[in-house]
Order: sequence, then structure tokens, then C-alpha cells
Amino acid sequence: MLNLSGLNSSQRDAVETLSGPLLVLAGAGTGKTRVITYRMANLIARGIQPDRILSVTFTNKAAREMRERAATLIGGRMKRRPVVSTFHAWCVRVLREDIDSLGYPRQFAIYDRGDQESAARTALRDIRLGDAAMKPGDLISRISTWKMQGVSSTAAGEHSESDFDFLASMGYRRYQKQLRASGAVDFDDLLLLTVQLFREHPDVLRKYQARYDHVQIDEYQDTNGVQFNLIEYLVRAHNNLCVVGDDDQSIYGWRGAEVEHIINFASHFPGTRTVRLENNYRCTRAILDCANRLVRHNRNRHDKTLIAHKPAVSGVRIQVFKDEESEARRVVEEISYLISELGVKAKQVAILFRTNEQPRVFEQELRRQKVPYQLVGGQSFFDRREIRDLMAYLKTIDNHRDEVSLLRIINTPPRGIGATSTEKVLQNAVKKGVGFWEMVDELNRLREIPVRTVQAMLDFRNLIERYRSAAQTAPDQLPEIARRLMLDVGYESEIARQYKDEAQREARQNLLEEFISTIALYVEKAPAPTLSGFLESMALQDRDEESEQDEESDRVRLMTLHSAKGLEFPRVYLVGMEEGLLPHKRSIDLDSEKAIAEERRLAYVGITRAMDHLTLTRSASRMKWGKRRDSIPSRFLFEMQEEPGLELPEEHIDNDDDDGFFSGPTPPGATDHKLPGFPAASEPNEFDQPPF
DNA sequence: AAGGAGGGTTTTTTT
DNA sequence: AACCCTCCTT
Repeated sequence: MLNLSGLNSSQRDAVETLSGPLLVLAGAGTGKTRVITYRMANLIARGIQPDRILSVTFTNKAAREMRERAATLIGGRMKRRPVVSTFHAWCVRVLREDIDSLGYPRQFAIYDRGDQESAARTALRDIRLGDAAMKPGDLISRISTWKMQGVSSTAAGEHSESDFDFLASMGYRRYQKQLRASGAVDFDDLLLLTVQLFREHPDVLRKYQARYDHVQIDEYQDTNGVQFNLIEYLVRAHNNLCVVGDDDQSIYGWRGAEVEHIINFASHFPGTRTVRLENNYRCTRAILDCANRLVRHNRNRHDKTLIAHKPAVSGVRIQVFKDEESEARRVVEEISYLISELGVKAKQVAILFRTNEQPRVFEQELRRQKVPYQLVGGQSFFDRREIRDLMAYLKTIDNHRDEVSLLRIINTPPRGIGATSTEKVLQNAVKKGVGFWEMVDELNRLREIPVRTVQAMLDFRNLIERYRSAAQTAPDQLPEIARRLMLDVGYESEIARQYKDEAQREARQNLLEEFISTIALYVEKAPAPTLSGFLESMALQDRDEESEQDEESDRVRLMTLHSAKGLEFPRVYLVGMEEGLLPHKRSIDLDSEKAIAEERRLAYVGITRAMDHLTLTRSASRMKWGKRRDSIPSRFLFEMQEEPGLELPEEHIDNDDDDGFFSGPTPPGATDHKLPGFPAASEPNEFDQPPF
């Protein structure tokens, strides 16, 4: 029997409710991950076969952690393993098994954001819409919204209500046709096609329904319509469904998530038992009060009261700096001081921000001051041009139908295949409905392309074919194969040629090395490595972090508020608390209560990541599109205060530079402002004496 | 076909 | 400021 003595009574209540619909409303820091893990372990301890339990987590990382923790709880005497997965990864498993029922090949490729963009661009061109009428990005987000609502391209065309939607639906059809021709699916398709499979093929549905007796969903507040359909299909037979979430932390509305799912859970699933987890063990009371006051400004939420279990030690400060550079410099200086003088571990500190453009300055400072750091998430690595090129090579090698990738690298680095010829092949291929290479052969016969260009194309095809068979015969040699490929196509010399600057050249070289190590790491960890497997794990963001960069490494964490979800840190710096940034300008412009409410929840998530110390910073001015502009404090800073409408006191501006722009009395160091209404420190704490 | 100059656009958040 | 696209020259 599982030992539950470490749990409080409501946690235990949730863990011991093993059948029927169960809704766990779990506030921030109330141990929800613990509960869902214990519950899975408990089901197994009560004799449920592990592989008959499906647990869905929000990220692959969370899935890995849950598997490990559950294994520890149960003590490794499991013959079978519980299924712990993200929605997307689980759908890939289903589709690899059964997608042929829908007329797709089982070896489908998964298109990432960049591939989608290229496909959208082609689609727009095919329907003769210039960039002026609709940008590829606009088309993609419209398509994505349709897909999240389960709307097919045909249905989108029939029900379009505006000119934009009408055009977009034409783009949608074209886009979908192109994906199909390339043997590819995009991210949304993974979910949509699975639901379609279940709807149109009852035999397949029955197979999966019979596979699981229990289903658990984490972060339920962030499920979208298609995910809801999926869940509903799966549990229809038994309704053994446990969902865990917090409506105050719903931050993915822009991706189609609907809070209504968690709010209306009990009416969707009659007989629901609801358990509330309201004991917060994470934050000091000062931090929690601050969070509660803020989120109270949202209407339309489950009104819950989180009870702080930590003392009210004041750990909340607001700091103001003159520009984003001093913001970064002073925050990093303080962190550096904490680490070197006060024995704080680097990994106990996190810097959180709203947008991916913010960490740049912080990275510079951290490097300059030699503070070890890790930039979490932010696909910056995979967004680099070099990496995207190499990925396109691998995709072309893996899937000969993937024209999006082919077109990206067919003349990168330049090999004498010009745009005119490529274009000609493409146009004819589309017209006749044949593949790119078939058309090359045909136009060659007809002497419609210059001989030299055809030769370059054929040479290139041979090269790809050579690597295709190499990758197939020796998949465990993938890192070496990739290295050889870079040399073969002259990618390294191209970099040497393009970048005159020594430092830049080195940075790019290192990028390539890092790419090779990513492949090496995959080959090392995967039970049966293949090229397709590598590409799939990249697409699903299921890569193992480099061992020294992983969870335990002693580095300061930098991440967006979105990627901070589910994590906690003893010290949090929430930077850039300004109108336009948090709440973000795009949400302000929408001028809807709903959009601002989501930004507020985002701030709430940020605040509640902090266990002991929270520092909110803002900068009085910021560079935007090459221009310096004044910025004003975030409305959330005001809302956090006890008395509504109270003005923030005029704060000191950090100004240790000598330009004298901000004249006046400047304290000899970072200003330490306590919000009015915050209890005074009841215990000595190093912040009472700022270290500067 | 390649490379460079000039002009226009951009930044929300991510499985 | 940084990037991408287009156009122009070679």
C-alpha cells in the first residue's frame, strides 16, 4: 500500500478518489503535481495495470519527471509502464499506428512553425494573393484557430463570415493540399486528425477506448476544444477521468485554450467529485497576498482563498531603473553578490520576462559578470538560420516528398541552381500535379532548363540519395553522417566565407558543433535511433537537455512567464513591469477585458513562482525598433496594492551613470521600495540592508 | 546565377 | 537595430 502520510487531508482526498470524474482545483503552490503523481502511483498500488492508465502532461519535460517520480514511489516493481505523455506526443503514437485509415502515409513528417510559414507563403502565392492582402503569419494563425475548433478546410469555406475569412479559407485549402502532397502534417493536425480518426473510424476508436481504464489530465485549464473532444472520446465508456488545474493560471487562451472547460467540468461530467487544494506551501505570505490582491481584479473566476503556510516575511520589492541596460546590469550585479557573498545557489534564482526579446540584455550582463545561466525554452537555437538549414537537409533526406525543406536548401550554399529554374520546375510540377524531381527529368528531356543547371540539380539529387541510404543503413552513425554532410555540401566553408568577423565565425561554428551534439545525445538516449525519430523528437520539443545544462545544473534560469508555469524558485526577478510589455501592447490594443485578464493571470503566474524573495523591476525607458521611448509602470503594480486607486510613490530612479539626465538625490544603490500595505519584515533579511 | 544596395517591416506568449 | 525581401548590376 502506498504511504500517503506526507499529504494533507484534501490532497489525500484527491489521491484516494480513484473512480468516476474528479476535478481537482489546485491553486498555485498547493502541490498539484504531487497529487497527480501520487494518484497515479495509488492506482497502480491498488492493482490497476500501469499501462492501462493514461496521464497527460503539458510538456514532455513534465512527463519525464512524472514517470521518474512515480517509479520511485512504486519502487520499480512494475513490469509494464504507465503511459505518461503530452497530447501531441500521444497523438503521434496513435497516428503512426492508424493514420493510413485517413489516407496519409504512416511515415508522415511533422511541420514546424518555419515549415508552416513556407507552406503558407506558397499557398498564398498559388491563390494569387500578394503579401499585401494577407501575410503568411496571419494565414497560419487563422488556420490554427480553425483547427483548434475542429473546423476543416471545407467547412471553413462554407461558413466564412468576412472577406478575410473567405480568403483565408481558400488559403487553408491550398495549404492543406500542399501538406498532404508533402506527406506532412502540422502541429494542430496531430490533434485534429486524431479526433477525425476517432470520429470516422469507430473500430479504431474502440481500440483506444479499450486500452485505458483511467485518464488523468494535468493543466486542464489550458485544454482547447479539440483536446476536450479527444478526452471525451477516450473516457466515454467509464468516465474515470481526473483533471487537475487552476483557472487563475490559464495563460494559453491565444492558443485556443478555453477556461470554460475547467469551469464547466462538473456539468460536462455528471457525478463529478470536486476537491479544492487551497494550502499554499510555496510562497511567503507577503508574496501570496500580493498575488491574491492582483488576481482579485479578474472577474469570472472560481473565487478561492489560498492559505499561506509560510510567515509574512517581506520578500517583495519594486525597483525602477533608467533604461533596460541598467535594469539588467543592476539585477545581475545583485545576483552576483548573492551568489558570491551570501552563498545563494545560482539555480535558486530565476529571471522572468514577458517577451523573448527581453533576455538579450540580461544574457550580455550575465556573460560579462561571469554568472552561469541557462536560457530556458526560447527556441532561439533552432531558430538560427544555420540550424534551420541543417534541419532542412535532414528533413529532405528523410522524406523525399518534403518540398518545403527541399526548396530551402536546394541552393544553400549556392551551387548553381538559380531561382528562375527552380521556379520553372515548381510551376510545371504544380500544374501537372507531379513531384519536383519528376518535373526536373521531364524538363530536362524537353531541354527547357540550361544544361549546367540540370546537372547541378541531378548532382544534388544524387547527394541526397547517398545520404538517405547512409542514414538508413547506419542510423547509429547519425552524428558522423551529419558532420560529413556539412563538409560535403561546403556548409562550413560557406560560413567562413560569409562571416569576416572572427568572433561571429566562431559563434556559428560552435552552433554547428552544438547541433551535432544534439544528434549525438539523441542517438545515445533513444532505444532504436532513426533519422525520422530524431526529427520527430525535435518537432515535439522532446529533446533531452544537455546533461550539464539540465534540471540540476547550478545556473540562473532565464525564461518567459509562459515557460515558468509549473516551476518554483526561492528568488524571482520579474522584470519589465511596464505597460506595453506586461500587459503586452497587443492585448492592450485589443481593448478587451478578456485579453487584459489573461495578462493579469500571466503576472499572477510570475509572482507565484517565487518562494521567498520577489523583485519586480521596471525601466523608465526602453529601446523599441531602434528608438528610445519612455515607458510607464504596469497597471498591475498599482493593482497589487492594498488600497485600490492608491498612487505608487514616486520611485527613485537608478542612475549611477554620469549623464545627469535623471538629476536629483540618488541613493547610493538599488532602491528598495516596499509596497504600501506590505507588512514590515518580521525577520532579519538581507534585503533590509541593500548590498550596495 | 551571384552578390550587394536599398527599402520596408518587425516583437507576444509555444505544444 | 536587425532581419528579410526585392531589385539592380555584374
